[in-house]
Amino acid sequence: MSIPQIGASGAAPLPYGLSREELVKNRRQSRPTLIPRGRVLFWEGEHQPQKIKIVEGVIRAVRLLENGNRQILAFYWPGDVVMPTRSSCQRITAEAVTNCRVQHSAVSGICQQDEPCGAHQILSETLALVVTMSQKKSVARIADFLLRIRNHLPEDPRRPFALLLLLPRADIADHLGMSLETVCRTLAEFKMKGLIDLPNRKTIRFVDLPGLLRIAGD
Amino acid sequence: MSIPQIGASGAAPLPYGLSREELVKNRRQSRPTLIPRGRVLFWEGEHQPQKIKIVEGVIRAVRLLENGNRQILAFYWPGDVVMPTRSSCQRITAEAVTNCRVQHSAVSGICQQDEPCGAHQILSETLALVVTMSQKKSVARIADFLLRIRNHLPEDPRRPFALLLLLPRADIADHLGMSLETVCRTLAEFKMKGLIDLPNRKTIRFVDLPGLLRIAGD
DNA sequence: ATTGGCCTAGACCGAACGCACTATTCGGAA
DNA sequence: TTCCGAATAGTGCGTTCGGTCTAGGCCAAT
Repeated sequence: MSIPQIGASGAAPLPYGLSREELVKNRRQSRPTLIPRGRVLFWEGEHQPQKIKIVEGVIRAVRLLENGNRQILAFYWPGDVVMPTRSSCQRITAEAVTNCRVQHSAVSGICQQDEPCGAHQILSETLALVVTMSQKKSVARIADFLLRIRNHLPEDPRRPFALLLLLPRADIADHLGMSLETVCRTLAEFKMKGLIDLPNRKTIRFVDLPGLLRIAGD
Repeated sequence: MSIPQIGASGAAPLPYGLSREELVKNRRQSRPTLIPRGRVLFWEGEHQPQKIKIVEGVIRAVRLLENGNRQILAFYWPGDVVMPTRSSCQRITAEAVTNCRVQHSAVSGICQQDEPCGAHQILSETLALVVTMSQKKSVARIADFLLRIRNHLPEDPRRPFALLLLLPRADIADHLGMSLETVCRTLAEFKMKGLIDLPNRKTIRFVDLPGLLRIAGD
């Protein structure tokens, strides 16, 4: 779900011509900010002039719907950088899935040659999502998703070889376009088949990667 | 499915510094080109430096998959302008659904402030698609789709109040993420309920717009 | 200990798929 | 034009997937 290839490097080079005030402000902003779980970083349609680097935690890019439902378009993980977009093109809301530490920093401009804007970032995710949703059954979707988030999950300090599954089931469901129950059922099925282990709700251990890969293939 | 608000105006202002040869070439390119049904305008990953204005016919933006399946992300209609993108970000293939007349013309640059690039264009479509696919049942999806394409369909010269449905059933299915059979069945159901009339395969008459709207609502 | 959020499980049921087959239309050749 | 084969469209039927509903369990925070 992440876009490691886009702007995943460190802070932006400072644009020339900033006043001292701006430089100070910039420096201050480059210190990590704490975001509590559930807090909105920016709203759909709102201008978000800076890029946001995630140091710790998970952010979700979400589309809120009239009927109260939502579609989660992407998750952003530590190391990912959420790029800004023109407000007229800001089509997503960003919320903290967990408590987060993030770094805001300035960009030299919206959508430069070397720094594609948030639209490219979210497009990449969304295209993959459309294809997955229209082509794969829910079992394959979940297997695929688990494999994709695997590299981003932190280790469980208390259980060797186990990872902390930071996302609640509802978020997985709202991302993959299925019901919470289907997510549960499928995870239980995977556990039964020995593909994964779920010592508890928040912990996952990947047991049979090739098996998952095969299921994810279709 | 179209993006009338983006760059739907005429030809681009000519960039300065073109040689006479280039000017001539440019002028020639601004004459309509004929594209036969099924022909590819540009491939995924291929750099497409010019914008393409559709004069007549329908273009589909498609993502080809390994297994031979495809996902149609958007249709472009007369008056729409397909904007270029950096080749690294060119994530779609464009094909002619019907015979087409198009006009190529230069743009001053990729993704300017006043001319968002193709990424924004396709993102807008794709976001709507994801939401539709994950939230609505197939009946609602088709009703919604019919209403959306209605304004773009040309009139049937032989039947009053009837429009030419230029898209084959398979294209509708591959766009909305359902099987060809479901499209057929649903259209038949709409006809039976008096929502639309289908004098023949290629012709549609919208009979009960409020009814369709209600179904599309969900 | 109690509450509330989140997760699990099973029963039930309708929507959509896939297959098999038929019908219609299109487009090129005679 | 007329014919024919291929492509496209339509339909009936059984099956399976996944949503909804319900009831209950686990666990952390109060």
